[in-house]
Amino acid sequence: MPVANHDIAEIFSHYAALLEIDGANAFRVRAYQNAARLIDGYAASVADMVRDHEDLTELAGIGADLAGKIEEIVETGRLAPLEELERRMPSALVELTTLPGLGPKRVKALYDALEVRGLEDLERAARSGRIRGIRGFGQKTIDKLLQAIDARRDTHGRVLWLEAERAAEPLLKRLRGVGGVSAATVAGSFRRCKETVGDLDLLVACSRSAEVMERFVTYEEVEEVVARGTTRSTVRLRSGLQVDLRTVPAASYGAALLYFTGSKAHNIALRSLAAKRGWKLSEYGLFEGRKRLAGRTEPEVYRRLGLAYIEPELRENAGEVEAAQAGKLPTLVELKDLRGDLHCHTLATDGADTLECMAQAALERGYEYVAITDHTRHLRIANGLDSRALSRQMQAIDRLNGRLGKLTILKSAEVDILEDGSLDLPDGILRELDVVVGAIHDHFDLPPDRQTDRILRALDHRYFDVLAHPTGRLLGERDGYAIDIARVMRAAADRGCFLEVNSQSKRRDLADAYCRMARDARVKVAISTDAHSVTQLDSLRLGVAQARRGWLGRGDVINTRGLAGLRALLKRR
DNA sequence: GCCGTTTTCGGCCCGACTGTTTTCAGTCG
Repeated sequence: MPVANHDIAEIFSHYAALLEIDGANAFRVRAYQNAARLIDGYAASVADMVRDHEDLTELAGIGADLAGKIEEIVETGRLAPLEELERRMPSALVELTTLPGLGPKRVKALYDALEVRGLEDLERAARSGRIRGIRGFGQKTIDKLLQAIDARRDTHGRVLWLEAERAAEPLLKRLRGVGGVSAATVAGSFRRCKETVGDLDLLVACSRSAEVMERFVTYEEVEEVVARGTTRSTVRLRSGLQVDLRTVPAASYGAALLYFTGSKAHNIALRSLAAKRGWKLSEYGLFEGRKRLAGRTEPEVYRRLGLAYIEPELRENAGEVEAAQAGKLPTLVELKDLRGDLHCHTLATDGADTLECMAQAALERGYEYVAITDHTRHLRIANGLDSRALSRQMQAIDRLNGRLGKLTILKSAEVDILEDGSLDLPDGILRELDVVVGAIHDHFDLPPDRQTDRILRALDHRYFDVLAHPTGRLLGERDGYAIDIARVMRAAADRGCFLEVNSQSKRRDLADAYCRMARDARVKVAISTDAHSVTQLDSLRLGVAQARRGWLGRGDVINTRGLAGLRALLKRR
């Protein structure tokens, strides 16, 4: 198993954090951070590139030194300078910098003065009063640190995107009700549709900021007002979620939205671009001296910088700025492009609604088709169907089809991929299905080679169409099973199979970087909900967001095709 | 540590807020 891009990225990222605490040059630190992000999101395997003697310095931000360090990591799995640094600076210090209010400088000061190495050390030192003596630490700072440690115990930082949306909506509604507010929205990683959100960044365009701030800090869910200013405030909600609010005049709204949407790296890239022309870009606008060149809307700012408009989902400084300069941005898939859903369950197994209800709901959403993909017999816990039960469901589908206007219910199943890679139902019945979706539900801990071989054998099956939740990850709960994703992609491309982009909030599986990898490998995806109830059919937008983060366009997604076009792509013609 | 159509050295994004300050460093986004 070669060293994964993610592993290299983690090492660089960790090294950057330790260097920063050590007081290294900030731009040197940034160079490692940039490299980490580049490699983490890079489609091709960097380890393969090293093996093939490709010139890594061709990559933006990778020079001779970093190229050498990448080779070292690929070849040894380690980075000697990091290990050397770790002898002086305990690794656990990095975690301390993730506490709000504690940055690299203060962590270093605590370590130097009191040998504080981790959360427990910090708490002890704070409670004992020893921190008081250190320059720069007053009682208020210490109180906030203790609070932050408590909060850390309660939440584990990030929340799923869907939970963030639930927290944001009532708050936005409240702020929109204030007089003089012309716009209110959530920016930040939420707007970029990342899988999880660390905090909410609200942006309000208004003429009377004081009133907006007052409404904000008096919201009933606010547990604590962390900071309060005239244009910017921060609160912590009872749920533990931190919310930042920034107010701007309407003339700056676009520039502010751009700025607060980030990512930070994207902002830096844009500001550098502005600086090259002698301009200055801030949240107040794009300026030449005192003259405002743009700022009211985002498209205006991009246009003035000579860039095509960049969708929020792409703003990670992962090649989108260069693509926008060259006019080579992809046209991203949109929710309205989707013509149907290829993964959902009914009461027959572990769904909550009947076949009729699910079909009716699909019809109401204007779909041309919906695939009913109940589990198969191996998944006993979900009451998986055997051939006979599935046959009965197929007959029920036959009776329903034709009575539902333009909607066609596709006969399908989420077939278990068994430990040896064979499928859980005999060919006789698989042949009768319109589409075969396959998935792994057990033996998550096979060694990478065996797990990969297991999937490859399933893809080899003559009737296999779509690999559901391809890596099996559950955000915040477990990583995906260990597989060689590049091999899986190559195999899927060879065999005319497709990968699912699972829309469930907790799955978002494929990951964004893997969506992009699929595009490069010329593997098409199905954006599906895996809905276990009628309401979950609406999670399709999360799958779309995920695909957009992975640079996918309409053509990359099989269920943007009409029914005839879809059938033409599947193995049964 | 990276980078270069003014540069191979000297730059590298910009501003708000807090707390502990006698004028500003640290943190955050």
